[in-house]
Amino acid sequence: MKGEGKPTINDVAAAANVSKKTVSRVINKSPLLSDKTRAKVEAVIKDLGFVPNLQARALALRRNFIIAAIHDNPNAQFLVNVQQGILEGIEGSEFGLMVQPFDRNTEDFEQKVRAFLERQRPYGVVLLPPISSDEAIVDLCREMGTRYVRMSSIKNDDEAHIVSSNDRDAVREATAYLIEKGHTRIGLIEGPEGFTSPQERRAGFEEAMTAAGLSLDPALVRPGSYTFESGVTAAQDLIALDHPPTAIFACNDEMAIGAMITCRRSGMLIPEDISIVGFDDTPLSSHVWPSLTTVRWPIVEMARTAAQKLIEPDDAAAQMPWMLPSNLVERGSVVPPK
Amino acid sequence: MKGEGKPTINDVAAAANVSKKTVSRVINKSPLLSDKTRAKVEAVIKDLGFVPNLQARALALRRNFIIAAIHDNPNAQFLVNVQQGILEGIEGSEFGLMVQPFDRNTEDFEQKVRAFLERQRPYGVVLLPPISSDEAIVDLCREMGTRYVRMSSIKNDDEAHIVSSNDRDAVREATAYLIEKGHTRIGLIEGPEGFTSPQERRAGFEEAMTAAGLSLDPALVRPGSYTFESGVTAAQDLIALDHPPTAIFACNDEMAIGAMITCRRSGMLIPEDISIVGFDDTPLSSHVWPSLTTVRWPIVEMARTAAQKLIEPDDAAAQMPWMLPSNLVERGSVVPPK
DNA sequence: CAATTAATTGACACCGGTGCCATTCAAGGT
DNA sequence: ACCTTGAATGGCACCGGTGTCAATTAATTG
Repeated sequence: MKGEGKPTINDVAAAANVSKKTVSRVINKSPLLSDKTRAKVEAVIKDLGFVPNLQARALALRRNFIIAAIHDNPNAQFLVNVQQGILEGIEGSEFGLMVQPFDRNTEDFEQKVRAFLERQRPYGVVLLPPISSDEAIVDLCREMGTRYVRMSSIKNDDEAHIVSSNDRDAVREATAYLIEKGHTRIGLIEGPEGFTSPQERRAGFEEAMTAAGLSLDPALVRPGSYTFESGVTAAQDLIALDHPPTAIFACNDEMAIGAMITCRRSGMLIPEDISIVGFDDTPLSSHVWPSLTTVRWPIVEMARTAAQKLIEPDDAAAQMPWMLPSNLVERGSVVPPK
Repeated sequence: MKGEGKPTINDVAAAANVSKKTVSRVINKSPLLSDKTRAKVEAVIKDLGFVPNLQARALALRRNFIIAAIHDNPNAQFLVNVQQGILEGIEGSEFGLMVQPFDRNTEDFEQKVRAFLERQRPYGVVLLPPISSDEAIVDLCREMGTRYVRMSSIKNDDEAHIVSSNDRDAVREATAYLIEKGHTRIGLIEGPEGFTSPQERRAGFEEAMTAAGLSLDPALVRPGSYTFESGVTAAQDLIALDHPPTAIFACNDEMAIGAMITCRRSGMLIPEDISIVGFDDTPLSSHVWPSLTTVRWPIVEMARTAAQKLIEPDDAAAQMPWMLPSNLVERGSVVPPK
C-alpha cells in the first residue's frame, strides 16, 4: 500500500505475504484454502480496509454487478415499489440497481434499449410492464446474452424468466364478490389498450359475470387509461346511463378513485348508492373515504423474486415461484345494492 | 474479431490496420489525429458495431460511469421526479443512474452508505433530502473523493456542490398572497422535525406574517410529518379551535389534501369556509376538487441540474445555477374569508 | 522410508481499455 | 540537401482483479 489511495489486492498480498491469487481465493470464498491462510489474509483485509474493486472484477469476469430495471414510464408508486422489491432482492449481494426508462412511442425505441444494453452491459435486467411483453426487447436480451426476467401478468416465458401474479383469478374473485353482494349491473372501467394487464383484468371480470350467468352489457364497459382523469370520464358516462350500474370495477385504483370522486360530486353516496372496487392496493386506496375495496397486487414481492431469479443460476431460478397471488382486500367501498 | 463475442478495441485496430492506441484516440475524440485516420477507424467501428467496454474504461481511468442517487425513503412522486431529472441531466452521456435507498434510523446507517460507496464507487452521487443535509454523509463523500451534489432547501455548500430552490421566498409569497386576500388567522401545518425543508417553509411563513404585522398564534401552528394522515390530524385540531383559522398553509400537498378532505368531511365548504394552500405541486393537487393552490417546487429541474453539475468539471459546475425558483401556482382553493 | 496422492499455493497471461513516452513522418527553414 | 520542428502514430506497461496450470507442501499408503 503505497501511502494513499484505496488498498488493492496487491497491497493485501504483500502485507499478508501470500500471492494475489491467494487473496483472490479468500475474497471468493474458495473452499480449497487452508484455514490458517484464510484467517491470516482476512485479518489483513480487515486491517487495511480492503474492498475489492468491482470494475476490475467486472473486467476479469466479463460481467458486471449491475441489475437494470427497464421501464416505460409507469406510475410513480408502481415504479418505487418495483425498485424497493428489486433492492430487497439484491440486498446483501454486491449488485447495484440501475434504472432506465424508455419511451416506447419514439421511433428509435428499440435502438435506444440496444444502445443502453451495449453500453452498460448490465448483468441482468428486470423488464417491467408494459415493456415485459414486448417480444422485440426480449429477443434483444436473448441476442445479447443479457439475463432477463419479465414482470408480466401472463405466463409468456419459461419459469426462469418470468414473475407474474394471477390477476385474472383475483379479478374474477373480486367480481364474484360484488355479485355475491347482490350486484348484477356492474360497470367496468378498462385499462389502456395494448397492455396485457388490463386484458387479464377484463378477462377475469368477464369470466365471473359469465359464471354467474350475467350478461355483459356493452354500455357498462367504458375505456380507461389507468389515469385519474380517465376514471372521472368513465364514471360520468356510467352514471349518466338510463340504467346506471350499482357497482363499478375499475382496473386500477387511480381510476377507481377518480370514479369515486365523480360519483360523489354528482350527489351519490358511496358505498350506499354505488359500490366501487379498484385494483393495485395503492397507499391512496386506504386514505380515501370510504376506504377503497381493492385487489392487492404483490408488486414488491414480484420485483424481489425477479431480482433473486436474476442473480441466481438459471436452474435455481426455474425452481423459484413464478406466480404470486393477488387477492381481494375488503375495505369500505362495497355494500349490497339498494 | 475471432468469430463471436463483442468486438473489442483490438478487433477494430486489426481491421483498420492501426494500433489500438489510435482507436482509443478516436473513441475519445482526441484532437491530435489526422482526419483520414479518424474517418477510416470510424468506418470500421461502425462496420463492426464496436462499442467500447465501459468496465475496461472504468478500470483504466479509475472512475466508472455511474451516477448514484442516494436517498432515505422520500415519497414516490418525489423520488420518481428526481430520477427523471437526473436521467435528463445525464442523457446523451455514457452515464447510468443507480439508485440506493438507506434508512437513516438504523444504527449502521453511515456504515451502509460507506459500504455502498466503497463497493460501487460511483463517479458521483446526488444526495437527496433529507440525507443532503447530513454532514456526516457529505464528509464521507469528501473523504472518499466521491463527487457529490446536494439537493437541499438551504445553501449549505458551495455553488459547485449544491442545487436548491428558494422555498422560503416562495412560502413567504404564498403566505403574503393569503394575507392579501384578507386572511389574518392562518393555520400552519408543519413538516417533520430535523429536516431543513420544513424549517425553511416555516421560516417563510413567519416572515410573511411578521412583515404584515400579524402575530403568530401558537395554537394555529400544528405539527405534521408530510403524510396524508398527519394532515388529517392537524386539520382536525385546527377546526376544533374556538377561533379556527380561515386559511391553512400546509407544508406539503399531501397534508394539504388531508386537511382538505378533513374539513369537508366535517361539513365545511372549500374554499368558501376555509382556504388551503399546499406545497410541491404534485399531480394530485390538480386532480382534487377544488384544485389546490400550491407552490410549485422545481424538483425535476433541480435534479437535472444536479446531475449536470456532477458530470461537468468543478469549475464549470460552479458556474451553473445553484438556485431554481419555486413559485406560487394559483388554483381554486383560495378565496377571501367570509 | 520412499512413493503416491491430495491439498495448498504461486506464476503468469489475460480481460479491454488508457497513460506515457518513443518513434515515424511530413513540412518548414536555411 | 540537411537539420529542425511539430504532428501523427505506435509500443508497452499498467489499471486490479481472475483463470489455468504448474509447483510446492502435506497426508496417506505399501
